[in-house]
Amino acid sequence: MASPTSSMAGAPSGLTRREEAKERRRLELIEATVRSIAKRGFSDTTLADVADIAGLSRGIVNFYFKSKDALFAETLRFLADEYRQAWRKSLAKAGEDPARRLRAMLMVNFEPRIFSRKKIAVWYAFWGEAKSRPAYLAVCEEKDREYREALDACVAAVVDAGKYTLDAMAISRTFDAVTDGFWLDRLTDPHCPPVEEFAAATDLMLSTYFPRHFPRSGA
Amino acid sequence: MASPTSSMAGAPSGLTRREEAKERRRLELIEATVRSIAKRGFSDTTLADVADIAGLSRGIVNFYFKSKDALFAETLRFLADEYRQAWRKSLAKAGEDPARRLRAMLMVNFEPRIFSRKKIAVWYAFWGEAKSRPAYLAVCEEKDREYREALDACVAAVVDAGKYTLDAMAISRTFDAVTDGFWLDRLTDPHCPPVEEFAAATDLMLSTYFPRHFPRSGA
Amino acid sequence: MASPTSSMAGAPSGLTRREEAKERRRLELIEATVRSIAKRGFSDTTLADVADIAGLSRGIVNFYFKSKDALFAETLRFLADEYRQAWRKSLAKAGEDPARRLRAMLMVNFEPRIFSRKKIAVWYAFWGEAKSRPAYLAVCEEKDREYREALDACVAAVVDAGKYTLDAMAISRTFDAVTDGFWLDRLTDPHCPPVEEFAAATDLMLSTYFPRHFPRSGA
Amino acid sequence: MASPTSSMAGAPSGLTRREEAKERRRLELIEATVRSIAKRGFSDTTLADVADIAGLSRGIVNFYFKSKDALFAETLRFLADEYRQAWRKSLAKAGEDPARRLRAMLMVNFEPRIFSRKKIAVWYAFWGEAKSRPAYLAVCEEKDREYREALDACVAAVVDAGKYTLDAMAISRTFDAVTDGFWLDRLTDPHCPPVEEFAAATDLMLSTYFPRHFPRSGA
DNA sequence: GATGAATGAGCCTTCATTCAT
DNA sequence: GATGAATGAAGGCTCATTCAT
Repeated sequence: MASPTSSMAGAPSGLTRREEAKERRRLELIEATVRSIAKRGFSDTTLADVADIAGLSRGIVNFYFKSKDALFAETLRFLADEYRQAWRKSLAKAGEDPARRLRAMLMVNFEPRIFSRKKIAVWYAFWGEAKSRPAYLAVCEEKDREYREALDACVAAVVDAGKYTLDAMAISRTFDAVTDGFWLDRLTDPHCPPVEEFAAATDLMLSTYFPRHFPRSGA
Repeated sequence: MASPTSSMAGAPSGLTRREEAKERRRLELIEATVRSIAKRGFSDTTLADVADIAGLSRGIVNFYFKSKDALFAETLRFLADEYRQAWRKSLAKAGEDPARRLRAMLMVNFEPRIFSRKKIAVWYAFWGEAKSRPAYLAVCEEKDREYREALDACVAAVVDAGKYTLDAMAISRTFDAVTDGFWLDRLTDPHCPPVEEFAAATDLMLSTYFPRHFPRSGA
Repeated sequence: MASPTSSMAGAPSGLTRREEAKERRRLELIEATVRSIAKRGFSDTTLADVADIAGLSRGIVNFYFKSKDALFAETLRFLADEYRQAWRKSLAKAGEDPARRLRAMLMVNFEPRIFSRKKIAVWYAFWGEAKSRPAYLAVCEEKDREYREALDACVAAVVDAGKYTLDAMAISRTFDAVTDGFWLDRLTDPHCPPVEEFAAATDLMLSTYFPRHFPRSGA
Repeated sequence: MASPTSSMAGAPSGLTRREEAKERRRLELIEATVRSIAKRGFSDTTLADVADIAGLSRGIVNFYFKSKDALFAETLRFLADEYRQAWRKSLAKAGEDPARRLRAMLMVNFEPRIFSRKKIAVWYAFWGEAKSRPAYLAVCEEKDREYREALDACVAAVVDAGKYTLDAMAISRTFDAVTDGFWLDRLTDPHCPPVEEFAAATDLMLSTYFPRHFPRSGA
């Protein structure tokens, strides 16, 4: 899970320590929620499960969250934030080279913290419910939109730089779809190969679409 | 929904008419289940909803299905059957040409009966729950496996025929992932483009991986 | 409790019998609610209590009433209806004589079905909660208003007939208050005298205010 | 609310200041309880509400009172004490004249501190619950009994003094009932007239029962 | 075959009470 | 003294399932 943003190192003790403890508890409960959804599924996750996994008492969730639905919404938002931070960081590390930036945007989806069966299970659980719950849908859409916009820009940059005569938008949509599909493999395929194969398939795809920017590793 | 495949055309009369009526009712209830899951989501679908949508009485589902879970499992199987029939038929129509067969396997995912928001919602609802329900998982896996095996064969045939020096398995995996990802777009993207764009992106992908077998339409 | 208004004597059997049974159950539950409130008070009455008293299962109330609050509201309305019917009937029986009509309006409050400790307890329970529950308040107000209007008319008729130089409205308000106060005695006074004394005090009050119309019994 | 009767004016300092502070807090909480019951009703009043209204922390009530029930019981006792003090003081001011004393006993019920909608709401809230809670019932009964005994004496004194041939007890009961009924009007009647009309109706009642001791104001 | 009344298990939520700080 | 985090019991409500009609 993301580091709990250690709030204000040198803050005055009294209140802050309590607030820190409270924030830590909230994260514990969100973490327990992720675990429970991954284990029992969305509709079989009860607040009692969450409390048990967190090792706390039954009434605890309604003390920290307004309702079960609020807990779920915040759990989803936590995952969305984590995802956004991951690709932003990855992008920053890639520097200015268009090809490296594009690859960074795709490969982030295979980082251990992201490409975890547990978390993917939660994502799919929410996608399954999102259609009927506007609050979830909004978070999912926002996460997708932001990522897609950044991905669009990266693809366009490579297309421009390489003077490829290709529809950048169509390619961006395709790349985005591939990563979502790989997540689904990871979730449902019992013979799912190790992460390296997904990365290799992604590299193959890049070198197929943009051979001058991504020379074939084997060649 | 798929036509109710009037079970057993030339069966002995007496009982059969009853059995046919029974089968029709079952399909009505499965249809209602699809509608309800698409509308309210998996965890908010009650048997009362299903009965209401089907215009039948409350206790009816437990009369035709052993339990709620059995109804859901059969609904899932219905969708899986429909999907399998669709790609088999599409493959049959494509004849013997490897390129046409491969394209047929991909394009079936955009047929109206398959690429329907309602049904995709149900697929994702089940994927979201599958991890914790072996019965669902088994059906999903079987559907995926059969399709993947057929797709693998098609990709391999094209690779062979074209003497491409490419990893056929990786490509098949990638193609499969793309279609799943496009389904997710269809489900969650509010600005989702018309189906033609997905087909076009697929054609672009084919012509990029296998330029000699799928010449660029614009060229 | 009021007779269950045997719905439509010669109605076609089928549905009506079910509806009758349903109506009977509703009345049983309202009756049980009255008993429970009288026994344990308003805030200690649970749906489990009501179900137990009715000798039915725990989930029954939410099958017949939308919510606990709805059950309480309908219980209150039942009492209000019963009260209205009682004084209207009493008034009808009194004929045209103003004095008899006025006495009828007051004495109805001491009829066994009305002056029952159980029911008075329920009235006071609702009055105690009414201020914060508009739905209850509305019913209480309506019941009071209707009765008061009828009582006002009766007092005014006697004042007119007797050419008393008295403020009819003030007297009506006073008479109404006395009966409410007697109800409270009945509820809270452990040494509460038998109902005849309340009736006697009421007769004394009538003969004091309107000596020519209500000659002293003892004189 | 009644002034907090600064307990023990000339008590030894040390501990006493603490005790005074403690007593003040208790009164603040009782005051907050009255407000909350008047606002939300008996069954919707939580200790959190009381603490919020008092502007104190959540756990405070169980610090000053043994339990929620104890807080309620002491609140009720506070009101009962206030009421007793009011009529005793009123009686003392009335001197020796029987008629003045009787009128004082009745009119005290319309003093602003007593005839307050907020406090009447609380009285009725407790009456509504009293039947099932012996602790409340005891306080209510005691308050009623004391008042009634004093009222009985006053009525008897006037009857004696005036040689009226009337049943003093019946009249006393009637008078007591009227004031309770007027309280209920005050609580529930949305078109409730100003307090003067209640006082006027009471005066009319007195002059009707005891014309020689309470000559008609208009005459 | 079909209905819908009835059941009861299970869940979310509230809240009085306790207790470490 | 005072706070508010934490607990756990209990109640309202939903809903899958059963069964008499």
